[in-house]
Amino acid sequence: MLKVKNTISTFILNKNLPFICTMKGPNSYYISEYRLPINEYFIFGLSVDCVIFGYQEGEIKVLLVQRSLDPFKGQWALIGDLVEPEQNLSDAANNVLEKLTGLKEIYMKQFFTFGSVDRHPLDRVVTVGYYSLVNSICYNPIASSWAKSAGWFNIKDLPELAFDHYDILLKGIETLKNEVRHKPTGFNLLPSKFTLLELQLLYEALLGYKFDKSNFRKKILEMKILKPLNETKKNVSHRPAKLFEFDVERYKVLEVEGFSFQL
Amino acid sequence: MLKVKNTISTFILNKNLPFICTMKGPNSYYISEYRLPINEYFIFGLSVDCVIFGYQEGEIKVLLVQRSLDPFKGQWALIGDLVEPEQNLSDAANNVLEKLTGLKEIYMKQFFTFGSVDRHPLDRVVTVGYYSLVNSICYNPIASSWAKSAGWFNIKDLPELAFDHYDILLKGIETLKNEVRHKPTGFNLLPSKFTLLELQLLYEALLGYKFDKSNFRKKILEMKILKPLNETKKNVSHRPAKLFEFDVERYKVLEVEGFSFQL
DNA sequence: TCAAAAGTGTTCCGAATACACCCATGC
DNA sequence: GCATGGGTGTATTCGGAACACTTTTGA
Repeated sequence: MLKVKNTISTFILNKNLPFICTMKGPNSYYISEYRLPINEYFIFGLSVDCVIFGYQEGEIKVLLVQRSLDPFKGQWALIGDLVEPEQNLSDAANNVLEKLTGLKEIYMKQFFTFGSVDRHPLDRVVTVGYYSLVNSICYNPIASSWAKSAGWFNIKDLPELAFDHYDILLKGIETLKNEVRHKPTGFNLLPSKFTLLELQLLYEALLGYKFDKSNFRKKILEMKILKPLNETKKNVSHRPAKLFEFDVERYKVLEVEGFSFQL
Repeated sequence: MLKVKNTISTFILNKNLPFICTMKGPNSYYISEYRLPINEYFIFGLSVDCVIFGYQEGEIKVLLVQRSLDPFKGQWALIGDLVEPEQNLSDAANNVLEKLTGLKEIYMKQFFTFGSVDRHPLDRVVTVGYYSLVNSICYNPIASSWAKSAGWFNIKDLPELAFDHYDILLKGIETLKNEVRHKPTGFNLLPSKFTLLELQLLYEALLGYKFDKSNFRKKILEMKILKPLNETKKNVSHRPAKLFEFDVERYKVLEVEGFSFQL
């Protein structure tokens, strides 16, 4: 008799009894070595999928990959991967991002878990959706073994996507739009030094409406969460704009004091 | 040779080769009948946990159960259950709620998925957190086979909880507080007919600060999402208050027109 | 000198705040 | 009558919207 310990169950293999394992029973999460017909055994696949947002030329973009394997071979999809047995969900998501882009320590947020029985054509796979915000200017996609190619797509002009990735993407966009109005996380889409107009244009792209220049400046500067730098934009054919940095420390202090970001 | 189809993998049992299954390989989600050492095989447990919110005597309460089984036997915990192989996540959550309370078609919201490797002492169990808002006045807890007893606890005075349920609960409360300011879902905690003061007191309990009576009324009535009824409170030793109902249809229309609830 | 964007100032309006006051009911 | 909560009115303040204007740079 051969005993196998895995992460949720204990299996016993035996020539006579095909399968005995701990599993969910009628009265308990765990019944020790409950015998069951082999075809009643079930497991789930667990994966993470990442919506990677970027900002280029005034447009919000998302990074997609072309699948190199079935199912949906050749189609565009979000990048994702199965979660390892000893891996936390956020680590799995970070790994996916790093493998594809080479970027570490990027802002990431879990936004929803998708688990429809039929969302995967082959099996039951539950996937946890994360989105990340990258300053895509300093990013060079790495040819991954999973995918033929990767590319940035304007969120207003998306190709057909594999699985239920379109739904995942929509939910991610919705959550991002909501988050960005109440938390200063949208800044992650800009380079660390930016001008006020750049910030304004970013927010206009994110939220889908225009701000008055004067009022936007007034409001954001009054928050005192931007650190003015002694630098300006170079080589522009007009008055060069001052550069600013997001002041994380200051924001943390203000947050504790009860300040809440709002745009 | 015995072939077993389950939800994510195909297993082949064989006297010589202990285990062959499809699983994640270096280049793909799915490699057919990839041979691997038996102890490298892994699966996850997937569950849902429900934070059931109620409102009684001006306090926000949460429904907890006392575990009747190990691990954490005897300790208070959120109510939850493993997800069935052919069951959607939201259905699993609704079933859990119905089994415990007998209530159907209750407002529910998925708020976060908890998947730390060590969150469960026995195995790897990933759990999807849902919260529901019930009008607890018309609720009578059903003795469940899982739990010795159930009880409502003020969210400001919680017992020690099993697993990471305290973290789950905190995240649920945080998400609820945030949601309730931007969507009129908090109404689900009240009976269908309520007075303006009852609504105000609910919001004060939810958000943790006071409103000015006059201003609160003005604001909520100007939204035109409450339907005034030709009824009043009975048997009160003061001027009886008018009863109102939340006007779902009206809200839907306003929402499409761009109205956004804000308190 | 002109184009283009940076950056400032000012008026106007509506919404939020604070607070005062009257109303209906049971005891 | 009076305690209690229901319900209304109003003056003041504050922040946002709209818009006009000046400044600084490169070409």
